[in-house]
Amino acid sequence: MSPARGTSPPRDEPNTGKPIRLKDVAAHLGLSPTTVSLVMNRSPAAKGIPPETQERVRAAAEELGYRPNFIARSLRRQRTFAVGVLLPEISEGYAAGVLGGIEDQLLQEGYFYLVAGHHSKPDLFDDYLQLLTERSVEGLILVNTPIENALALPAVVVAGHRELAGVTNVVIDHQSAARLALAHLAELGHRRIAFFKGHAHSADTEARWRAIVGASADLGLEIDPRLTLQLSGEPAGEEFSPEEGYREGHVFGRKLLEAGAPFTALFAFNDISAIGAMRAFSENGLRIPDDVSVVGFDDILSAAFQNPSLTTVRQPLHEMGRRAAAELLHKLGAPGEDSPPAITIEPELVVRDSTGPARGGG
Amino acid sequence: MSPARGTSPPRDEPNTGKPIRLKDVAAHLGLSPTTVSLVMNRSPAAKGIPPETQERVRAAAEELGYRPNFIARSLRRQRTFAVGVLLPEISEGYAAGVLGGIEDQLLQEGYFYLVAGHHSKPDLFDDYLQLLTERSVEGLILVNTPIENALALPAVVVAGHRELAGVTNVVIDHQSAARLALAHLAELGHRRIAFFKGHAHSADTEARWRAIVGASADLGLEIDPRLTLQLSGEPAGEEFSPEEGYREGHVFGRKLLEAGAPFTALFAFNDISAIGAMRAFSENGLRIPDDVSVVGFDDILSAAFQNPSLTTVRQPLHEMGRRAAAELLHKLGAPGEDSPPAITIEPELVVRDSTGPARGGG
DNA sequence: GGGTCGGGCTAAATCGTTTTAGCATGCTAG
DNA sequence: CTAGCATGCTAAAACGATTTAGCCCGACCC
Repeated sequence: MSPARGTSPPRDEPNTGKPIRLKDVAAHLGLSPTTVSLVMNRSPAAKGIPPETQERVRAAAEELGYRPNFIARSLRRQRTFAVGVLLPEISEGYAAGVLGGIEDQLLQEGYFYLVAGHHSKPDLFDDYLQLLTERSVEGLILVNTPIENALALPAVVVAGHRELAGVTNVVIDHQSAARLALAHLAELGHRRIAFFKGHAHSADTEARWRAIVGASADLGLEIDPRLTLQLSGEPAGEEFSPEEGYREGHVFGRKLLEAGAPFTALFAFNDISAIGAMRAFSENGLRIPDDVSVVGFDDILSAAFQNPSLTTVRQPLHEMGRRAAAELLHKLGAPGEDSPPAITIEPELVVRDSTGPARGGG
Repeated sequence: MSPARGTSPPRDEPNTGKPIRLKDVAAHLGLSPTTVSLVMNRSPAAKGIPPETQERVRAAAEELGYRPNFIARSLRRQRTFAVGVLLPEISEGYAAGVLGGIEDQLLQEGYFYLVAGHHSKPDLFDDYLQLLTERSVEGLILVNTPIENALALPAVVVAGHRELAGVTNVVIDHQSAARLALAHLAELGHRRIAFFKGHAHSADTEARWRAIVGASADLGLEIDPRLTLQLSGEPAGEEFSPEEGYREGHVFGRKLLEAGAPFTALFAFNDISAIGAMRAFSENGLRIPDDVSVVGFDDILSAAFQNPSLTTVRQPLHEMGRRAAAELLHKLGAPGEDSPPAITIEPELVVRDSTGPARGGG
């Protein structure tokens, strides 16, 4: 006949029909809602309430299985502890990787997030921005989402293109990426290296190419224009499907062979095009890495499963997401304080079997 | 001097400092909040309000950029138009694929969703369930999340193991999958087919194997126990990393070759193990598909990029997510009405280059 | 001319919290 | 004896909507 061990609930105490309200707990104790609220929130104003009452309140809350209603609380406090995430397509590898990091960080800090995938349709950007704002998210993370207008909320951008006042960009350190890949190849004795450049409209293309030019100079490598081909695919499946990127890598791999200029290595713009090129090389009787070494970019899952497995520059997507979320939470915690315009992330070289000593040289 | 064209907003009308409340619109019009609310919601009770007033209200709302506060509305209506999604890890391919479908469907219907990745730690299941419930989600979708206790909310499970009262399982039609793969191989003349079975603890293993046995019988194929190996990896990266699955496929591919029983085809448990096995076969001088045909399962991104590209049974993840979400919304719309215990999804055979006519026969 | 009806609206309660302002009560100090 | 002050609480006003139950007024009926 103890109060909580009634007849209906089959397992533990909670989940007994309708949820318990603050008011219920108060009534149960013969106290006012105010008191219960004060105690439950460990409000500083609760210092006037004697410890034994506090204990009584907490015990009752526990016993009744009281769970504060987040909605009511949000309304009153004007805080939702939720952020919005805008990305092209959640099931695509790049966005999913970043989102994983975002999630880890947010959940750890007691936040949740609402996601909307706009499939790269610019008119949906604003619609979803509206919807998220209506739902009172406190901030935004944009992944691979080029936005025009200034944003009404604190925001962090991952793989963003433009520079927007007040928003922080999380970007990969292209300098470092180029240096890692080229130093690795140079060390293996490669001097004649072919390159795939990214699509002209992609922001990464520009920065990465500058970094490659810089790193080449530092390492005493010359870049042969006949060996640099510009892809038309996007780095992260923004406009083109992976299949198309692969096909393009395949075609461009063949083009390289036909270009007439000898080369012993290829630094592709991404893994997909690298894999396509590897296929073209194999089909033409070249062996990897004996005849040609290939370096990719991204480290997608497939990279490890190729034959030979692909050496590549890994974008630490998870960490990028994590950092983006951390920075956003920081902004939320310290409004007004101006935040860094960019956070650069160090890439990592993953050496596998597609790179080896340059043919005939060292 | 028109009212909405003030000085500060640089672009359009909205976004002018503090958001507009219902009350503001009412005051602006000299009407009561009730009237405005009735009109804005096209409530049946608004029939008593003359069209011209309605028009006036809507015009004012538009002009002032009024956006109803979702939180307040949720509190009052006891509806959040949000569902919770529980999954092991959002960045993993299977879950991300399903989530893509879930999202499409939910956004289309005006819902949002909150995701939590529990990394397969059972103690987190309940924590996150609590958190989601506290946030007043209206229903749940569990992806690859084995749950013990009954759930307090309407739920749909994708790739779920147990049968739970009242929850709908979205499952792949294993019968159909086995028939597609085996009929394809049989048609190519294969009679001696090797199999990878899944991990013993996985629910899919059991059902799929039964389906394979059935389909084999129907097609007059005999199953040689020496050619069926049981993997220890999970189907969807639940406990083991893809790298381990790949490695295991590699090892088991070798084992098959050593088993001494001849075979001309392999039907693997998933793409990862199929890819590992393909590698083992190549390393042993076997050519695919000339000497051995290989069929995978799932159609992960890598499948298309293999050399040769992998024939596989595609799990339509996106559609599974979509159906799961649709079913959940249906449950929400028609409470009480009992719902199907299972929704079976038809798989699709994707024929690529890893399967061809059986060696020496047809 | 009083009652009824319907058209066009509104007052007020409500959802479940948080938070500000203050009310009793009893003790102490002057 | 009373002002002052802790101590331990509470009443009531938010937060921004939705919704129930009417109110007021003019027209119509008999």
